[in-house]
Amino acid sequence: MPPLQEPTFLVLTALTGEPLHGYGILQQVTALSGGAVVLGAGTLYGALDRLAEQGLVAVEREEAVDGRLRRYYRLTDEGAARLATEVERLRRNANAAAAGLRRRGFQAGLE
Amino acid sequence: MPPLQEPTFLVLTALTGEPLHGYGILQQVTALSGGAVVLGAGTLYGALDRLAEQGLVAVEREEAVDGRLRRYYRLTDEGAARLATEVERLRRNANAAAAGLRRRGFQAGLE
DNA sequence: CAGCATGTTACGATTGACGTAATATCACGG
DNA sequence: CCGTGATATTACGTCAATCGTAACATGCTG
Repeated sequence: MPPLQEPTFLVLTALTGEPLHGYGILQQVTALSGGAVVLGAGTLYGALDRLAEQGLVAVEREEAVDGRLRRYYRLTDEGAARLATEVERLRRNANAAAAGLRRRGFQAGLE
Repeated sequence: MPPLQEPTFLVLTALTGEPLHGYGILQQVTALSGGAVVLGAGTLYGALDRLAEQGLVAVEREEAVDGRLRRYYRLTDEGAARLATEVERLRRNANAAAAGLRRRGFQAGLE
């Protein structure tokens, strides 16, 4: 179980709320990263395919609006569990690094 | 400035203390991840080359012990600053995901 | 009508991690 | 003494994921 990369992690995070379709995820990720992360189309749909294959997200339903497809994804229970595991990993890593920086007298990264 | 991946992040973290040579970093990373992350040789030295190229680590000195080379690396100021930035990123991401999971009624990942 | 927002698909390129083998020395156990 | 494991680095090739962009299609707005 390799660590999730940031884009993938943020896709799961975006789906902790309402089920969203691809474009909605794009916007949600931008929003919750404060504009710091803007996914490209390739990254997003590639990530969704992989996540669906792994059972971490699932297609909720498909809508056709004006002939344009909207495919809604939801986070599965497995996806939520995986995300929780990742949160722990991030916190562990962040704390280890912050402790090292603090020892060094570095005044940033404290909390 | 793309996000650092876990192995690279942990290499920088290992170097927040004493300067270490490659093999020492390997052990330090294993130790501070609680055995969860064991870097392969290819991953480590590849990461060190890239980090040195970016000025985030620098060669402190080289020792020859029994004809075996030891190349010691240290974290640069730039590397420490970069690591601090990454810590913030990890915390931001972890908090966003934890908040989403909590809203969902997920009982893990709280702090 | 040009441009932008909405949505998804489909590429190719690049990056970084991964795995493993080669090289070399020393210590330890059977 | 000979294999194995620890110490250390180099050198591959492969794979997974991101990135970037273009294409396609519709509707609204200036």
